[in-house]
Amino acid sequence: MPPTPAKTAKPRKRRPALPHRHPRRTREEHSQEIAQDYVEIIAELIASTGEARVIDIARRLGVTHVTVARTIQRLQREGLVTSLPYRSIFLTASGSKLSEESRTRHEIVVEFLGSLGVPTLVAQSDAEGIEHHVSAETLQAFVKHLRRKKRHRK
Amino acid sequence: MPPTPAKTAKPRKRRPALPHRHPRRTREEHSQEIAQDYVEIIAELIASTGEARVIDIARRLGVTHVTVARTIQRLQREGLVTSLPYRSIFLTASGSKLSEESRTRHEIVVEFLGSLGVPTLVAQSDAEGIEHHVSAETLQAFVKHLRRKKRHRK
DNA sequence: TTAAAAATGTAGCGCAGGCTACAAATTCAT
DNA sequence: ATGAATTTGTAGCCTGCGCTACATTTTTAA
Repeated sequence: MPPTPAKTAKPRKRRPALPHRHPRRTREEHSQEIAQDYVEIIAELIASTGEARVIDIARRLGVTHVTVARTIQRLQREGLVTSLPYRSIFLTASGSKLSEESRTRHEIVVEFLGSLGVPTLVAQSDAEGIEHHVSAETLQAFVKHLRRKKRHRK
Repeated sequence: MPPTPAKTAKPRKRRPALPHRHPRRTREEHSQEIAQDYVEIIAELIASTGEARVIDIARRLGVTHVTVARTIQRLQREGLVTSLPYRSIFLTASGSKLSEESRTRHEIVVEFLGSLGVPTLVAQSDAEGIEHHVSAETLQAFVKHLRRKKRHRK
């Protein structure tokens, strides 16, 4: 049996314990990206067809209507959209705000990639992934680059 | 009552059915991104400390060792790494290949962002998200931009 | 008007990525 | 060499995002 329990055990040397670059919270980030995609699509649908239906969102995303329905429930919990049974979907104020921010960001990225010579279709496709990962600083750098380009062209 | 049952019901007019921009497979993509992050980190750890331990990967990613252990099991199933109980982790040939591709891609993105004036720390952070979403074409455009820059500087 | 088509809803499954709690093995300082 | 600290493993839980299958409601063409 332990004679001296050593209540205050001294700390031992340990491996350097490299600092992690950033607390990732990958999971949360991913949900947030999906939320942005949804509100962006909902805003587009309302603008172009007058309403946002589950089936249209599903077709846009290439998933089943079931997946969309459940995600809409989550977005509703989070206060981004409103929906009633068998009716189309609407954005709340905060959902609308988020959609506009996403849209702006998206457009900047597309235009920026285009200015580098990336074909439009590719730019649009890549932008959808990239837009969720550009920080404010990087977005600003994109804008500056675009302005430089435009100035030179004149 | 229906006089002519119309066995071969003619197709009805339907809403335009907007084409979806791309079949997303979000789920799969996400797993693939995580796989790339892991092999990249494992390669770095082996290069810098001589071995890749679960605990170090966990600290780098800011998750618990449990999450890492289970992901390592998946990567092993997928043939990217090998591992034995209580031993450190190694990359297979294909894991090693993937890690090098990821590393190259990562470095290009970081350098590219830097060339736009994005601060190094921000560039590194953003690159980790962005690198998974740049297509071959866009990456090529980044490289060309870097070459242009360097040429002008001389 | 009404029956078929389309859209929506609901139940339930699988997988991946998080976690806590606890057990077992390994490492390391004394 | 031994006991404590560290690391690894395992069990079990939650949530999110996919899916199929089937029920219900709404829409629409005849």
